[in-house]
Amino acid sequence: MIRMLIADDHSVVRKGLRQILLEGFPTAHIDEVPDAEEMIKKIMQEEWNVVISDLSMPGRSGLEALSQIKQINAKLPVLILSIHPEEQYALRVLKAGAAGYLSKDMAPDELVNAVHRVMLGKKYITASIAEKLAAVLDRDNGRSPHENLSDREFSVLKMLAAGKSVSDIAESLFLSVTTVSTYRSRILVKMNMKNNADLTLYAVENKLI
Amino acid sequence: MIRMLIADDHSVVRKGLRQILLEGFPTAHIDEVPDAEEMIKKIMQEEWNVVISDLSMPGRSGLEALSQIKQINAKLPVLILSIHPEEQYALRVLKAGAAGYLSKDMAPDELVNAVHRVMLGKKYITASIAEKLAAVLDRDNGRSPHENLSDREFSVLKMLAAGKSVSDIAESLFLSVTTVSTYRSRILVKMNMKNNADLTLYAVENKLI
DNA sequence: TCAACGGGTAGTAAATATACTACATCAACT
DNA sequence: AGTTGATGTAGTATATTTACTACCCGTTGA
Repeated sequence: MIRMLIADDHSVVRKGLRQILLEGFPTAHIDEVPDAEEMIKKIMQEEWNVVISDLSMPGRSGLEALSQIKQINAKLPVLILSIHPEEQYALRVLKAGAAGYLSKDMAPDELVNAVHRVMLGKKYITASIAEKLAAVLDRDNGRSPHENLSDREFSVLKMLAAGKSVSDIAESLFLSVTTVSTYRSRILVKMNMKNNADLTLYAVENKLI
Repeated sequence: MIRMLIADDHSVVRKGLRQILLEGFPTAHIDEVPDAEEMIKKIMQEEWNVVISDLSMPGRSGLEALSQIKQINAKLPVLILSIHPEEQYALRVLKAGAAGYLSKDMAPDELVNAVHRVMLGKKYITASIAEKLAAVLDRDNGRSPHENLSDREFSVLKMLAAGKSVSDIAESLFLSVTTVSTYRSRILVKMNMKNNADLTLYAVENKLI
């Protein structure tokens, strides 16, 4: 019996996914969880054939959860869904060990297809994403996301993304404005972004704020 | 026969909503559309008892679509769903004539409940939202969202939200930097926001970028 | 042990953004 | 016709941010 685990914080989405999956796999056993904690718990307790997980869930980001999953069971295929069609995230997600990356705005068939493929141990990436990935990889050779920011940098990132100014942050951290500005530059470099709006977008996607 | 129209750009969400609604209203006729254009078209062509619509859809914002619906059929109850629990939007949405505002992160029963109420011509707002609304109304007496920005202001809003700097914008619109800065100030006042991050967040929610 | 590196901290100078203020149009009232 | 209010535009002076550069310290690896 095929066992599938769905993780998404929106019950509507979970229902929708279940429905689509049941149409493609009528005999599958499907279980749902609303957040990353529960997902990790289920994965530790039971055996699964595939996990379909949202990228942005409350608390831990989907990305962090993903690497935890890989520690628990490196062979378990995890399909990541995201509301963002952005390929930038696809890259990070795949690097973190996902078996595939899909926009939530996909056709139902595509999901079923993707699940089939990843259960065979293959990767699933849409052609358009693959193309963009190649381009991104070219000039952005293995950049890493917020995980390898330093603590200081990470807290500045969150404040910046929340709309605080460099001076506000300096004040609340008891640092010089220029220091905070330096952190900001390093963040921008490390995350390969251009401005605060990018950071905000990233933070929203990863539920950092 | 009860006729319900679902509008959401994600097929997964549509599936989920349909599923939930069918459990609550087994005999209902349910139709789905993926964007605001289609929604308006359907509403003009056929009779509906209730519309369940996403707030953020490609193209026109859900808010704009809502006021159009109200022009076509002022009595048709429209339930607005949003990924944001933010009450700020609830206010705008309700002012624009929605019959109710729900986070997508609700319990299925709550949706069924809400649909029941709005079909009776009543409004549906959760207690927590109602409470926040009162507080917001108090200090933010009927602020209006991006609809009443001028054309210039609106285009500047979009560019700011996309992360362009004031000077970039000035250059691409052939205006003085200070002029663009003035627009920015007016936008901030009109939308009752504090900084560019707020604008970015708003633009993401309304799929302006 | 020494060099290199990552990370925390800041200063200076230059670039940018912002707050105010101003003024001209135009549409809408009265 | 005159007043008001919204909009488009911009200047001046001030405040903030940024780009560079630099330095210290602790860890790591040769």
